[in-house]
Amino acid sequence: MPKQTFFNLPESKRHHLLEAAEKEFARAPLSEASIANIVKEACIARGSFYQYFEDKEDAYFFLLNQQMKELNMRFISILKENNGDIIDAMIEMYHEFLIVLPDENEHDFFKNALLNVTHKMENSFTSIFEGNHSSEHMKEVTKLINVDCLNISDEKDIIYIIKIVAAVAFRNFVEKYSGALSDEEAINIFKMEMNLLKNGLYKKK
Amino acid sequence: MPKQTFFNLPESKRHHLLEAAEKEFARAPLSEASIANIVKEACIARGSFYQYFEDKEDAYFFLLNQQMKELNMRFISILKENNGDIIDAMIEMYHEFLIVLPDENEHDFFKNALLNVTHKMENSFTSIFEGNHSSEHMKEVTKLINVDCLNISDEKDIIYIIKIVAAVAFRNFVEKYSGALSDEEAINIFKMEMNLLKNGLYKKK
DNA sequence: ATAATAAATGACACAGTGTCACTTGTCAAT
DNA sequence: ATTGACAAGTGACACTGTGTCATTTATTAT
Repeated sequence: MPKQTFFNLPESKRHHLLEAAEKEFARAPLSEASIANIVKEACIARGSFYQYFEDKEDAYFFLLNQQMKELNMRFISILKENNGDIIDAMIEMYHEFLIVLPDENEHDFFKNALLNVTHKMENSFTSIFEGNHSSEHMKEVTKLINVDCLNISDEKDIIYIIKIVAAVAFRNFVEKYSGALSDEEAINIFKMEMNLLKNGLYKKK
Repeated sequence: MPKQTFFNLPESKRHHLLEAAEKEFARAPLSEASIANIVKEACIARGSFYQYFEDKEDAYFFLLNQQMKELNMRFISILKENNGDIIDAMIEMYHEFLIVLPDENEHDFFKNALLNVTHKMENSFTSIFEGNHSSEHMKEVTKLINVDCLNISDEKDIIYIIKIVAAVAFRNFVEKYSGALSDEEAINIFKMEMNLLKNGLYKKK
């Protein structure tokens, strides 16, 4: 987590600094991003950066988690619109992410994140479901999911469904960003895979 | 790819060098591994390393792909034993990977790989299915898979099934290595998720 | 024996990180 | 208004690690 000093910063300066960081992380993947570029862009001294953050990763994951928090909120409202159908909601989310994502910087930022995935990042991504990781919030989300049509006997098994859907959605994002897939192709493939998940990979006897 | 010089090396020296590299990559994740440690362990000059490899990544992915080639062969034979049932085969593979993986260094090497995943690595992992990436070899693998029980109309859609199974299996590996799951728990969870994939996440109407 | 080609070497220039002693700013108490 | 105490800001610096290159050493062909 960023240090207290960072949170004491006046709103405008903090915002400016985060923008500079996002720009750098959009330019290059985490390992190639440099603190020098961030402080230059933000017009602060190198030492100041270390007043605010532990290191590069600290700034990076703060930024990533912040973005994810927004996506998480969006996912919740999409889930409501789809009456708790987790797969239909995921399809819509996927669509929205590809088509209506506005900011160029933000786009590149996610692209770099997806193409250079560490475990921490994957955790951050799947937190679309988990909110701020508090199990309290998690419960709230799972409550939204319509469990009647799910193929589980115990309600707590819903976690496995979520994980499966997240894993497959995640991989689709990565493929879309790394390959030469058009948006339309990507979405069609995604829908197909989601349907396979719904109905099962194996034929019903 | 490693340079020609590397392949010209006498077998023993090449082997020694690769062992030194594996040891270093088992000690630390890719970004923290250092060439200095590799050349020290292998007793060669720093410059020599650059005669053999482009850079650190070059050595790393050569090693990773080599390991994956072995796993791929193993998966094919497991698939045969399971009469082309891709999910049962995957369960057995998962089990074997967790339980019968022998070498300590190899174990740590995979652990680091899984916890610090780049897109290239994920590609390398899912190549369990794809062999040496030639579509020729890929066809051979898909031919092994028993397609009769699969929930697809066109045989070429088998690729989506494979990707889904791989994505979910992959995530299970990562979780096992990053979390505090026992082998038994991990395998039980994995089986449960694989069954959900077989039968579908949604109830049959 | 000699030339020519390939391999090996380690000193070095360069780039980036994290630290620290020091300077500057802020604000409450007098 | 002045002082003192604490928070924030600074950039030079030591350190670590990378990739290069001129030079040396080994190997092979003639």
